Amino acid sequence: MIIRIDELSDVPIYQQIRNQIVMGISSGELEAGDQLPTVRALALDMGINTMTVSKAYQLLKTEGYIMTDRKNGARIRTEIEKQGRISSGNRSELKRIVSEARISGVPKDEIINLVNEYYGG
Amino acid sequence: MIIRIDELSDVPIYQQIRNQIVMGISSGELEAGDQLPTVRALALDMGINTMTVSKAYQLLKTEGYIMTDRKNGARIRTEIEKQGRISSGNRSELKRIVSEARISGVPKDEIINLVNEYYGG
DNA sequence: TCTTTGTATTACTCCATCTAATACAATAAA
DNA sequence: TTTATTGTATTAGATGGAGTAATACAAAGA
Repeated sequence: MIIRIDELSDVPIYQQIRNQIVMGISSGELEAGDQLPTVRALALDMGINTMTVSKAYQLLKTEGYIMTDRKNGARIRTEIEKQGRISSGNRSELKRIVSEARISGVPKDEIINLVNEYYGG
Repeated sequence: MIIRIDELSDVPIYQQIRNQIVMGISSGELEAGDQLPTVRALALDMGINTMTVSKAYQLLKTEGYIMTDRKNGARIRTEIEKQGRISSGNRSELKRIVSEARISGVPKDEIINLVNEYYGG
């Protein structure tokens, strides 16, 4: 899986890595049991520090998306906990995004089409 | 209009103010020409610094949502520019939110219902 | 003249992010 | 056993954004 970092973004690097892996899981590009690159390999590949990648992996581990095992590296978890609900933070963000889109004249259907595209199925 | 700040949020205060005003415009709670509280009044009311509120107003002004006039204060703009498209940053955020919801087992319809609710109409 | 408006300026503290250099424990491979 | 590779902990430093604080300014209404 290819991970791209936007240097201009104000989103922290470790967060960008985390987000792309989460989106990879959602899209099916990453499946349960899949091996992730080592922290050193990914850091070298992206020209960033080892600890930055480690921080992304720690976050993913805390959230239950991956499991790390010394010497086995990091892999996508087989049983990812399903809360079944959208976090309050994501609700706020969604409301903000929809509001901005509405004000700038984006039709509702266009937003819903995006949701369908990103959700898949 | 009541503005509430979440102390625990990692979203900057000036950004939270900006977001709530934007959402107020979208929902219709704030209409074109409406007067916003003065920077000093809002700062005093929320127990924060004057410059923090000013920073929020500057951001809203730059984005074209409000207009500020010395001695007249800040008001919602009458003609807000309609780009007609969703910014790339908001697209990325939307994709992340939808992905996280999907993984945690939230049905697609539930997301779409939220979009309908936030968009209105 | 006095007051109120947004805003500019300067200085300071605080904290998150990122980098850097090491080191450690665990484990597969040689 | 030895070696190499894994994630991770530690410590230190640099950088920048966020927020506060005190002050001052220009504009305009009362």
